[in-house]
Amino acid sequence: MNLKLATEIGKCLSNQTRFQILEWLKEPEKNFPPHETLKHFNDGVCVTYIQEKAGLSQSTISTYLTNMEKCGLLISTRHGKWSYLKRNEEIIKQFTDFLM
Amino acid sequence: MNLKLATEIGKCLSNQTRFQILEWLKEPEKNFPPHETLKHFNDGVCVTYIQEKAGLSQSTISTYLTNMEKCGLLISTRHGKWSYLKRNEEIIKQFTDFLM
DNA sequence: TTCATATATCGCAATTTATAGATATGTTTG
DNA sequence: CAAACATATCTATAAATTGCGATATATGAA
Repeated sequence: MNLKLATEIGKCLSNQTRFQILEWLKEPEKNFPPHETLKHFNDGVCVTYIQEKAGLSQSTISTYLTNMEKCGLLISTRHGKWSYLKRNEEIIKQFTDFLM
Repeated sequence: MNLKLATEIGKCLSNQTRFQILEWLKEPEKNFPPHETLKHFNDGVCVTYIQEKAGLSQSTISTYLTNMEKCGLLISTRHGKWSYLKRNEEIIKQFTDFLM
């Protein structure tokens, strides 16, 4: 972790919706319905479910998630036409270690 | 800790200078000269020293520090005409616990 | 009380971010 | 292949943030 990356992560955490998404993804099974096709949450939650729960437009949420992935906060996995997002606990740990 | 406060803290961490200040204040004695009047760092570092090290204007740094204090990241103590700033480790801990 | 120093606040122009709609790309299904 | 669906990117506008100089306030010293 370095100052520049930590600040990029800080930018993601400076918006209530983005922070909220990260909180929701702590416990996907409590915050999202199980996916119709995939029955598990191994790779997290798909963009549409996150978008619907957040209540913002598709393009806005897609941009948020892309940015969160770019700075390492989220890990994205494609399964067919869906992109699944989950927390990257490793970089979150690095970030908090850097801060403390 | 709650989402709103955590996001306010995130805003402070979204700027490289503010994040840097927080890092510097981890070890005041390594990053700042001892204060002419006060000989210790018990209450942190005065505004002017932080301002000079950051290289931004007095008004900018004063605003930064005020915001960082408002969301609890810093603790401010007056000694005569100087304001000393130090990290609030307790709220930083609460923030990282909330994030993880 | 007046001066000098330290910090805080105000007002502003420039830059960045938020958010949406339109459109493009990618993927499965019929 | 065409249609349908999921996601990503582009463009544009409104809102927020950055950072400064000017000014105000607070405090100790003369």
